[in-house]
Formats: sequence, C-alpha cells, structure tokens
Amino acid sequence: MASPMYRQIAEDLRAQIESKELSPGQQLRTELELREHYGASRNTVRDAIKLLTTLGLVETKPGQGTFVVRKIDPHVTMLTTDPKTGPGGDITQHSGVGQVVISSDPQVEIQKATPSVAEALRIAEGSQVVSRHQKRHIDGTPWSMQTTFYPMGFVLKGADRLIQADDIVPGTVSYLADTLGLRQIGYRDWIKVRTPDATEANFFNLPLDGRVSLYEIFRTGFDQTGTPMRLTVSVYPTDRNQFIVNVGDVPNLNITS
Amino acid sequence: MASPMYRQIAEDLRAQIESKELSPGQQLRTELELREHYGASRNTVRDAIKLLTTLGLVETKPGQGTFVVRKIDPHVTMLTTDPKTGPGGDITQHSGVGQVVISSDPQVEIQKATPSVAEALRIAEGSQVVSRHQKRHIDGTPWSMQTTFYPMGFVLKGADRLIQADDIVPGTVSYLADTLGLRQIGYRDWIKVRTPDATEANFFNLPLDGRVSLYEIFRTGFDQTGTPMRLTVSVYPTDRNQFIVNVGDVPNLNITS
DNA sequence: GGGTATTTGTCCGTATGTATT
DNA sequence: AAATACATACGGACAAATACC
Repeated sequence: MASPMYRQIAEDLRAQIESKELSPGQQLRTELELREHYGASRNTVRDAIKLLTTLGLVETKPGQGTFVVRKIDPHVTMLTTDPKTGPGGDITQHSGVGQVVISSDPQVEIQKATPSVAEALRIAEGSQVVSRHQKRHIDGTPWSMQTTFYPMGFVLKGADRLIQADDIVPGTVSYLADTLGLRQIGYRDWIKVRTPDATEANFFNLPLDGRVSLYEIFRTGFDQTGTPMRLTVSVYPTDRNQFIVNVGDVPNLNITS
Repeated sequence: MASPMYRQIAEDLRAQIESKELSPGQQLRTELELREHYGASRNTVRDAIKLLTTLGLVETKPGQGTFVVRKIDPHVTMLTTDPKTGPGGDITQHSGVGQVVISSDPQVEIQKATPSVAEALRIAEGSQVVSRHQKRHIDGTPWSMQTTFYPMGFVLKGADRLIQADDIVPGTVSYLADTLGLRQIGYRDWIKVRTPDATEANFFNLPLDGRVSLYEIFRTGFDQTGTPMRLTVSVYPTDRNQFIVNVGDVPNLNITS
C-alpha cells in the first residue's frame, strides 16, 4: 500500500524544495548524511535523487554534491511578425533588457534534400539545396541553433550570396526580393518538441539523458505565388525558451515577470 | 577513456532500435538474457534500460517485459485563427481523418485570481473569477486539459451562462459579444514547456517521473478597447501534440506525414 | 604541482516484492 | 497455483571528479 521508500524520500525532499526550505542553488545533504537521516541504504537515497533529477528539481555534481536547480530566466521569442518587412524568414531572437545576443557566422553547405526538406520546399528528394546553419548565444549561454534551406536554383539564377559564409544584411528576405523578385508573403511555423541528439546536448550543455527536451520549429516561407521559398529549422532548449504568438489586434506587451 | 558499461549497452540497444532491427512495439530480451549477453550484472543492464527509458525509446511493463515504444501519431492544433469569428478563445482541437474528439462538460468554479491570472486579466489579485475547466480526449486517449478564466464582473453584468456547467454554443466569444457587447479583436498565445504535476500525469497516463513534458499555452483574449477579457490556460503532452502558426498568406496544408 | 579528503558515479551480488501471464 | 519479468532495497567495493591544503 505504502509507496516505495525512495519515492517517500523524494517526496520529502521535493516538499522541502517547493516550500523554499531548500532554496535554489543550495546544496542538499550528502548521500551519506541522507542515508543516515532516512535510515535507508545509499542506493535507495540515490534512487530518490535520481527521480528528483529527472523531474528537473535537483542536479548532481561529482565531487561537489547535489544542488537545487536554479531556474533559468527564460528567453521569449515572438513567432508572429510582419512577413514582408520583418525577419520572418530566419527566426530572430529578441533580446530583453541587458541581454547580449551573439550569432555565429553562418556555416554554408550544399546538400541533397532529405525527404522532409524536399517535402517542405516541394522539390524532388535528393535535389540540391543550400543549407545555412547558425548558432546563437545569449549572455554567453548557448540558446538556439537554426538551419535554413534554399533551393539550389536560387543560386544559379543569381542569388550567389546565399553560398557565402557571411551574414546577409539587411536580411535574406529582402535580398531575394531584390535579386530574384521573390517576395515572401507569408510563412507557416510547425512546432514540435523532441529529445536532443548528442550534438545538440553537447552544444546546449544539456544532460545527455534527454530529460531536457527541445522545441523544433519548422518555418516554411512562401512567395507571392504560394510556392515554398525557404525552410528554416530551429531548435531551442525548452528549459530556457518560450514563444509568443499574436493574432489580430493585441496591445503591446510589457514583460513584468 | 571508455564510457561506462551501462552506456555502451544502452548505445548498442539504441542503435538496434534506430536501425529498426528492433521494431516499435517489439519486446526486448529480458534483463536476465541481456545480462548474459553483455556479461554484465543485472543492475548494470537495468541502468542501461533506465537510460533508454528516460530517453523515451523503451518502456518497461512489470511481469511482461521491456518494449520499444510505439510513437504516437501526433495531433496538430492550429494556433492562428480569425479572432473575431473563429474559436479564438478556447483553443479547439482540429481532428484529422477519422479522429473522434470528445470534450467533457465544463467544470465551473468561482475562484480567487492567482497572481498570474490577475496579471493576465489586469485585475486585482484575489478578486473573483469564473473558471471553466474542460478535458478533451481524442480516439479515447486523453489529449488536453484547459481552463478559461473570466472576470466575475461579466456574470454580474448579465453573462450568467458563464457559471452554468454546459457548453456555450455557438461559443463564448459570440455569447459575450451578444450579451455584453464585448468583441474579441485579438489574442496572444504564450507558449511554455514544463513537467507535469501528479494530477496531470495521472490524467494523461504519463509516467510520474516527468520524462514526458507538457506544453502550457496561455491565451489572453482582448476586447475592442484592448482590455484582456479572458485567459485560457491549456496543457498538452508534448509526446502527442504539435502546433501550427500561420502568418501572412499561407497556402492550404495537406497533411501527408 | 601533489596529496588527501570528500562526494558522486559505476558495478557487483543478493534477496524479496509485485504485476502479469 | 506456478512461472516469469520487472521493481525495490540492501550492502560492499572501487573509480572519477572536485576542492582544499
């Protein structure tokens, strides 16, 4: 009837954390101390801590101890912008007060379209695409990775800056409009959540057991004929990112919390 | 140098799963068999399986065995609709082919505004609000929970159907327009991801160790004066839900995958 | 830099409980 | 009722990471 001991221990510690009896950043008692305190074996105490770890309440540091996690101040990204003038293609992060956003130079590759890229751009699977990949940091913390795919035909028709490893200012949307007459009149964002792979866990400094997941947002941009002209795939760790969607008339937001 | 044994075992099994050598739904060898196969102790094999479990690749069933998880066919919800005519207030699920959506009768309560509700509705903390709560199933599977908050003043001014535990057809948006002259001209969705609490894990049949997280979407609706008129908080398990945001002109979507 | 104490990580063996078939 | 398979719990040993002197 009674729940297992490791759960009871975890519940007891959880209550202490929720009630701020143990404050964020504070160190818990060591496994040996908890073992004596609860009259359990060290492995049972470790099971309790393991549970709290996957719940995202504590984190363990070898050689140091177990600590209550400090919640990361989340970064909020607006998904709805004017598709014709605003960023609208790549998803840009909007920095809050005193936040410093740093984007890496794009890493440009010519690739064959994977099935999902081909479907989004409505081109043949295996045909060539330009891939532009960027990483973004905020205040020194890795925040997002994004890759934008363009049909290779754009380059052949004259948009050769797409294959240069530099930022395109004032933006690829207006560059493609100027060069090829392609106007982006809208985009669709498809939002999913999944566990990170090893590369992503490494870049974002996430635990490799997948307990912190990622938003994966597929943004397909459409030109004036309704044809897909670009696909941007962005990933953001869910522990430090939130999103806003505005529909219709919405008053300005003053972020207080 | 070498990674720990339980990781190597997990990696070996993971590779078999990714390569479809072990297909979704298929049973893995038992812990005892794996123990002999890898020449490790049962506890070490269990550590490997535990890792795969938090990665969401396998699930264990006492008395039966360990199985490769079957990926759930995700349900896609459109977040951008016409705020004046469409649902726009409550978030409605759009059913795919042959999917049966069932919404429970709303559970109506009068509550005091929590700080976050008060802030969203721009009313005083602790003032009274009407809370309408609904649960939704698709094809018999629990899919989402949502609670909408209205200022209690709406009821006093005549919108007394808000406190009846029935569906308001054709929708609360048009009901409030007819009754109080409040027209919703826009809304803002704020999208977060967090771990479920015990109640939510129970309703959605999620493991209580928090490895499946929830979208939590705060939708604030605004009337013609730019004043918040409603707050809808919805939660959706991330393992079975995705979202779409359309901006500008976007061609119709035919869902193929 | 080295050495030592502390703390968590890995791995083992064993016993017993619980859920399912 | 019996067999099977995972879940819980204990105790012990050594490794690895970190901090401190």
